[in-house]
Amino acid sequence: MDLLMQANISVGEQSPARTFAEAARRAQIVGVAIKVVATGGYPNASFARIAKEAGLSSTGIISYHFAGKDDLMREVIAEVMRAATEHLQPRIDAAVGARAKLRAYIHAHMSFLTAHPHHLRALVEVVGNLPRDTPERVEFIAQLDAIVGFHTDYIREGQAAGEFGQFDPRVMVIAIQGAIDAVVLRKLREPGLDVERCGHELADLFDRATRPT
Amino acid sequence: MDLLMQANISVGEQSPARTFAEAARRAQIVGVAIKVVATGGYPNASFARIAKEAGLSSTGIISYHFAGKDDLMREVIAEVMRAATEHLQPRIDAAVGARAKLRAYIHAHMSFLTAHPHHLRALVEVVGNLPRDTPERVEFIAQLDAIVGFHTDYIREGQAAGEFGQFDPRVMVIAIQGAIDAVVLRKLREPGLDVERCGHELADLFDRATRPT
Amino acid sequence: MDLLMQANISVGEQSPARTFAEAARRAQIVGVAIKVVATGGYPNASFARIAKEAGLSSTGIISYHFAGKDDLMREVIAEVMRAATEHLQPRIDAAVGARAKLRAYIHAHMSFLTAHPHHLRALVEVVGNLPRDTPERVEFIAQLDAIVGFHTDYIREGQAAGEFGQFDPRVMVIAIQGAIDAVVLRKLREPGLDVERCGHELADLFDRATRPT
Amino acid sequence: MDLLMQANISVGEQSPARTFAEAARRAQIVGVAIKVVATGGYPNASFARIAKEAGLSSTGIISYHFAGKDDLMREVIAEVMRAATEHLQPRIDAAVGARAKLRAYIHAHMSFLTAHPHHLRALVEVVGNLPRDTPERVEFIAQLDAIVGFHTDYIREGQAAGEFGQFDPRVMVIAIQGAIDAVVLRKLREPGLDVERCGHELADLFDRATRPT
DNA sequence: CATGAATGAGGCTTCATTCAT
DNA sequence: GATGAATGAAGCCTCATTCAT
Repeated sequence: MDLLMQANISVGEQSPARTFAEAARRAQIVGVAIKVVATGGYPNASFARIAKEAGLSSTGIISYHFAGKDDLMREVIAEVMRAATEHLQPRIDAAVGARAKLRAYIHAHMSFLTAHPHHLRALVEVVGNLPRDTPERVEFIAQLDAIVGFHTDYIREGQAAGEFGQFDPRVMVIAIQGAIDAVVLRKLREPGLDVERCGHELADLFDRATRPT
Repeated sequence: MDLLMQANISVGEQSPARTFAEAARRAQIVGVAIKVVATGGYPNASFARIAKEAGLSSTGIISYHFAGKDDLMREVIAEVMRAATEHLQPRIDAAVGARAKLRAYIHAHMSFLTAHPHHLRALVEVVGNLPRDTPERVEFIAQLDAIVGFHTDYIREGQAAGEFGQFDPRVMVIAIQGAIDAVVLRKLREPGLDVERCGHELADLFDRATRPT
Repeated sequence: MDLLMQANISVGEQSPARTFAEAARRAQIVGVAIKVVATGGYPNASFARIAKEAGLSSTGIISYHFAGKDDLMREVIAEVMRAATEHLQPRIDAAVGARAKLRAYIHAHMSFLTAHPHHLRALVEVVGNLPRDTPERVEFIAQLDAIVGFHTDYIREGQAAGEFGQFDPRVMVIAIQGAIDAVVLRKLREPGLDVERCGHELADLFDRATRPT
Repeated sequence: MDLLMQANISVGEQSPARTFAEAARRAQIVGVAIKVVATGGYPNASFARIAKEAGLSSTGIISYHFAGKDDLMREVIAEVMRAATEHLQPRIDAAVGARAKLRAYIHAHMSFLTAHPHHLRALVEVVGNLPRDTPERVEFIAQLDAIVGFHTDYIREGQAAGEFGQFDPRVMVIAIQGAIDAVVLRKLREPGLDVERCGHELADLFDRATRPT
């Protein structure tokens, strides 16, 4: 079971073959971009700011490595997705049973938030500010929906198996993801927030909410 | 009981005395700004776009009526807050008991979303993109936290009265608000979403999650 | 008979209503652009250069008055066309008979070159560097061809009337226009060139070349 | 008799000794540059575009082989001149008498246009966009004028011999070259143009125009 | 020889804001 | 009070060029 990969997430085409040095530069720029977007917001994430934060002498070098701002932001999304999958996958796989997997899903998000404090926030920023009416946006939204759909199916199976009660799986997924995102946002402006405790509380919360009657 | 007003929400200074015509112009511009921000995203909400959408011939008039973009966005927040309070307050007041009030809170948000499709989305956009490290932002964040605090207290009272089970009220509030915001965002890109049904589902969801053991 | 207007030359849509001041600014900028393009070549005709030459403080003002570089260059073409028509038309109309009109056509171009030294050169530059594969270019080329076609018909009539000998009117028109353009280019880098004498020579030249056998 | 070489055409310094491989590279790049300039116009003929068209992986290699863009464009001119001389010379030499040579000159240009569709267009583009006020430009213009002067002398001899009528040889040369260039430009945007027929028409045209009275 | 990463200047455009009218 | 022309900064991007590898 692969929450993200099975939902067929792949942002953009496969990266063409690159030298090691170029890949490193790209990764560096993407990393800085994630940080800048997460902490400064999408509108303030200009090439100039990213270059300064990365210690680059000009914005030209970013344009040299990326086809444009869209391309860079696509890579930001891809990197977050990649890191999220890498982090979430084994933790969810290790859990046995639908209920345990649901708890693991929430806990994994919380530990991911601790491990990569900027990633999820950057994702929300970038996705929320994708230029409208572009094929990229449409495609990406479809992919996000695919995740929701995958998650929905997985809950529905749990319902069929009697592990979960009766409720609309789709709204449940939206609520779970919304609650997680809310913790992400709050953590940003309240660094002292104990995300692990939040994870336990959320896990308990949705455990009760999904319990069979 | 006033969810927002008692949290001492007041954005910016008190409005100075204005003529009726000026107040009308400001209200018109604020209204258009809400729509533009909600549909086009914060980064695209330039004065030029707002002026065009409002049928104004130049951006100068916006600068004339507002001290700056910050001022306009502060007014956007204030207007959304005002409208939200006006909508939510009577509905919550009409409910009897903590559990009923929680359900009413969720349902009221959903009906508010239907009544003012752009307001909540605009709020999320503006708040998420407020310029960092400004006194306005700090103040506003404090006010939002006051809402959470108010809501937390109110749930805590419900717990003391035995209406709710044992859980961290703060995380519960975050989760509720996050779930509501998630529906707001989803409604934006999926206009056919039945928010009323979502409201019922969410109300049931959090009803189960808060039930005494 | 109207060499240009009857060929249905109209570049872009009708200009929308403008204030007097704006029209003056636009005319000023177009005039400077013509001069800069003519003397510096199209690639060097940047907004910065035009602004400096016009005594404007920034390039922003050009973008304020014109939708973009394409728009400005369209106006350059339109202005040259307008001035050329205004200059050529009465001189050609005043001539009686096909042979006299042909001479008048050539002479009128030469005196236009003296009256507006930059116009024709700017036209050649702009037309030669129009971005490829755009509807504007296609449309404009079609219009230029319409002029050639109009001119061709007019020579053909002269042939039918026995005023001209037998030759391909189309190639003749191309040759006449090419010879005129060559004088235009040469005048640019050889300011002392006596264009009036060139006009007489060209008129005699094509008079002999078109004479009935 | 050498129309071009006797006019002392030599663009830039003598080429320093080069290896065979380097000469081949330079020739390849110059060839691609001619094509790019001819089809895309001078302003679009960036190193990046030339490199892409040539299948080179970076623009660095162009800078490596040429001192700069000016140098490359000088080589473009030189190559066109070389090819033109090679094509025109034997054809003009083969003609006997001033009138025949004039016809041959025109015909040779037309067949050159067919043999090397991009060369003449590239020449017009590059020459028209040479950076102003540089010694190279001054020198090159002087060389072009030398061609005109050479041609003028040659016509004057024909006039003295009674083969041509009385007219200003200089304007005649300008007109002939202008007519030829006009066909070059027209061929570019009207690929179906029959240049051979144009050649015959032009030859007849200028034959009549230069006939003794 | 060739590569390709890096640079800094300059391109067009949009932005929020000011100010004379 | 309203207008719209003007400003200067900043946005992204492409350019020719350099240089370490």
